[in-house]
Amino acid sequence: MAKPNLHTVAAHAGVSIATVSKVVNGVRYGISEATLERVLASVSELGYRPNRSGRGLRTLRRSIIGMAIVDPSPTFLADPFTTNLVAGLSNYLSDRGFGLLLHGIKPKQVESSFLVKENVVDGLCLMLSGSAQLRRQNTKLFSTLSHPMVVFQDRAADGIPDTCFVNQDDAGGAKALAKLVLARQPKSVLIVIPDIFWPAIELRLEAYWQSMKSAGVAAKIIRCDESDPAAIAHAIEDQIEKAGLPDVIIGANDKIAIVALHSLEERGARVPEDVAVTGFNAFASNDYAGLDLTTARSPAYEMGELGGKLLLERLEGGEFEQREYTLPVGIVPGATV
Amino acid sequence: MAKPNLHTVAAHAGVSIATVSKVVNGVRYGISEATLERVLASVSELGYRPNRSGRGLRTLRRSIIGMAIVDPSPTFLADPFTTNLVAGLSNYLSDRGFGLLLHGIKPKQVESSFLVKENVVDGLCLMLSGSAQLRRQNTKLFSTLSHPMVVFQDRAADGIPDTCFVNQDDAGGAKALAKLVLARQPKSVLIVIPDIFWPAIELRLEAYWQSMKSAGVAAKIIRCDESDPAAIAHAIEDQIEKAGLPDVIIGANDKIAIVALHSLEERGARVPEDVAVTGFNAFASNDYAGLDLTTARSPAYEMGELGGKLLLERLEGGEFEQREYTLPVGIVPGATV
DNA sequence: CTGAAAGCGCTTACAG
DNA sequence: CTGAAAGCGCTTACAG
Repeated sequence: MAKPNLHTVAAHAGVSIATVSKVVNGVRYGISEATLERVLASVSELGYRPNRSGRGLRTLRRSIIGMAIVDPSPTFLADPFTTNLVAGLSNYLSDRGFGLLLHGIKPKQVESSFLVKENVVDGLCLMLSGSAQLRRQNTKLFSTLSHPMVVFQDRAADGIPDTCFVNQDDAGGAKALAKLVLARQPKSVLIVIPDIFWPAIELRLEAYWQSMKSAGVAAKIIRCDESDPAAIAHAIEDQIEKAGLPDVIIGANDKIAIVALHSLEERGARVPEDVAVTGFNAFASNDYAGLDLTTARSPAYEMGELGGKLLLERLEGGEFEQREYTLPVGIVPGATV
Repeated sequence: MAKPNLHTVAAHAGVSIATVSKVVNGVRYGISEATLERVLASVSELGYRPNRSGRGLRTLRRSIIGMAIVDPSPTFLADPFTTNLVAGLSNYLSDRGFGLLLHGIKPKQVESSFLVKENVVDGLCLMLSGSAQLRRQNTKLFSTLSHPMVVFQDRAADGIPDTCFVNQDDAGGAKALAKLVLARQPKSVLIVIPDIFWPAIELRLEAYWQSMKSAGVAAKIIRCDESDPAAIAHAIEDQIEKAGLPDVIIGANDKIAIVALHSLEERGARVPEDVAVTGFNAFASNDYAGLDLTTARSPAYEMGELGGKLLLERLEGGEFEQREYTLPVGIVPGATV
């Protein structure tokens, strides 16, 4: 038996489809009590569920937001930052009857994505990886689609209309961690960053660098392939061989910090007595590993919620009120500083 | 300027909307070369993108698959098993022009979800948490929607039409781990499971229990709140105080195994010389923690892909070919057995 | 309080 | 090779 539609229900209840439509949409004025009840009974008896394509076509609204995650890896959801952000966004939208269309796209395949080629969503969220140039290029491409857009974790740029940027305060978090570290009056600081430059990493690095500089502390920066734990360990141990144990190791993120912690343990260096260690963007699995890392907690979930809120308000109001939002990053005190 | 539609393009190219529709949909027979080029030029010049609501209404297909994750937690995406499965599903669908509508739902709010109340998707994927009874109830509810369904990680049940179950071989994985462990000829085995009974945990437990039984090895089972690392540690240490160090600790999952590893380290017990340890459902962050846990690797990504494949084939073919699929679980040898 | 009618953007069987 | 026309399921301004 085919799915019931407005006509089926109308026939069953002995009213017009207009009346059924009103009842289904909760329009309660200008409907008699008797009609209301009869229609409601038919809806329930037939198991009628409004078809969103019909409504969408009529209203030119689909109640769907697209989330494009541009990432070379097929496991584009692996990062806890991403999953928390997506969860916040999805929950915010779901609570308001909006769906989230999730789409991981390889950087080179953006143009052939159905999100780009077809008109499927009311608004778009963007999270991009890759070089600044590639990110800018893809952001531009998406912006030609004339959908309202929210871009996460990227610097606000001109020439991208109807778009709002939502970031976490990486600089602020790094500054706060630097302050904690500097209270120990270190002589030497080792900063370990990934060899791929994310804008967030750039902001953290700059904040660390400035903080160390104004405190007159010598800071050394090294890079490593953060996707490979062995490569991180190798980079750190190399540097220690060359220059000796630093007073502080600042990891650009938790992955790096955790590897540093293990390297230090193997050397028999005490943390934080001999060497203090910090990370960035805490995630819960640290707890299971028995680590009590001093780090910064990302407001990823809240960023997702905010992105959803901004997009829905934009859809209501016709324009974004602000061009950029920056959410505070909390410090997780831990026991490694 | 409003978004171009078929009429805009048709007027611009000087043809009918039927012709534009054919060109846009790649119908190449019965179209002259000259017309084809003219239409393509207009499409590109005007930046035309077909509106899916229109097509969806006409074809009664939306090219959208819903993924409902029923979970009490707002961070319903936190588990690596879930994210890998969703990534596999999403990628499979995206590559075929289908969108994935992601929806985390609290167990009590299933009925008010728009995925239930409205007709939005062509097919449904389900991942459920909670008691067997609650899961069965929600599966039933979704099955009344008369969408083809794929249910992940739940036992196939009767009375649920047009539904296919996709599972990983938890029993097989557990059996293989048990075999590894039994090669050490242990005298006593401690099995640590979560106090909430997932069907997967149940299957693993049964396989462990049977394996130990037929080998004549004494096995003790204890439960703990696996969402709290301290609670896991407490449960394990309690048991060790009471009954002494076992020869093997089998964690029902990696979280538990990792906590066990740390407890043993604090006691100065050597792994695997004094105590062997196994987990289940490996995830990559173990590598960063410097652990080399003996565990089983879940085919979560492949399960997602398979679910997408089954659903798309079902949409083509009219029915599922098989009622249930079970994907093999790989063993990660590690260094803790 | 109720319903007839127009129309959202599209596809497709059919006539020419 | 091309296009007129019907109709997918719905909402809404309007007439009664």
